[in-house]
Amino acid sequence: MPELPEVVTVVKLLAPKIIHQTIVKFEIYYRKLLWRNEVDDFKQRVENQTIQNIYNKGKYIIIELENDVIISHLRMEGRWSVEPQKQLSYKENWLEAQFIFQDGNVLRYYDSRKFGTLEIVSKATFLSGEALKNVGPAVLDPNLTAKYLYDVFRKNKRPIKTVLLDQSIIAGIGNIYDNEILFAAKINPLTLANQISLKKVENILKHAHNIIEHSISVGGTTIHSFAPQKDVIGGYQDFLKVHGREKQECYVCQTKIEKMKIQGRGTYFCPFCQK
DNA sequence: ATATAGGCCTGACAGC
DNA sequence: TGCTGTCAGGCCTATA
Repeated sequence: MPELPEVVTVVKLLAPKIIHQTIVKFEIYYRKLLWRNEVDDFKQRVENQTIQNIYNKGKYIIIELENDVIISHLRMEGRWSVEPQKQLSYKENWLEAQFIFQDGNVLRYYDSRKFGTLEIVSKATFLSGEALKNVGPAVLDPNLTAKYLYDVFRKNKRPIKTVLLDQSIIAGIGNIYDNEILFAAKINPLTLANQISLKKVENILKHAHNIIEHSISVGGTTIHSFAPQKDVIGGYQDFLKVHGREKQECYVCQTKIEKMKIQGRGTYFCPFCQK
């Protein structure tokens, strides 16, 4: 599911429901959700802690407790939900973990594909940067300048499509927005990163900002399954220009949109607009 | 150091 | 109605 706009949407919806809530009990139903922590350790560290804040860095969701920080990644299908104990928003066999609050509501994590991960680290470790050391500046981070990107691209011989997906260079772009950004910037996805001029990098960044901001403003993109919460969907799927539009006409030049695989990812582009 | 393939999982959908 | 194969918003690891 989620790329930056979807993660931001989830965080916005979750924030008022979980900040200042105290976790009285933690229960887990899918051991591998905690890929780096022991269950007992995780449980002991979250119980009786109050949630202080929630925000995101790229596609990662950061939930701050008093002493520790929970790092959540939804991967393809992860979903968070705050709900009454007796009411499950999604299928019971998707439920992987739950945090029971003092007020009786429950913060639940569901994942139909079981790809998502949860990790807890101390605040000191988190502040050291160790936990997210492979996560670069986020798309909308003011530190992400065209000059920085240009310098990274110059040393990179991979296709631009692949480089934009590299979270250590830019955090937050996934396959959908990668396709959309390259279409907007009129750049062929196979173009090698080191062949792109500074002017074109500026253009890519400008379109990345526009597209990501627009998508955030309408609550992200819902295709396949993304839902920020039960019965709520995003709105950006109505604005997609190439993603998922194989064999349909380009809105700009009427050429048929094509699909190819780059590094195993479905890549949609207009062969005329993106030469 | 870098590029690719495989793996993690399930659900939806197309084609037979 | 199945059954089989393919594909899917991501990322990590092992191998070449």
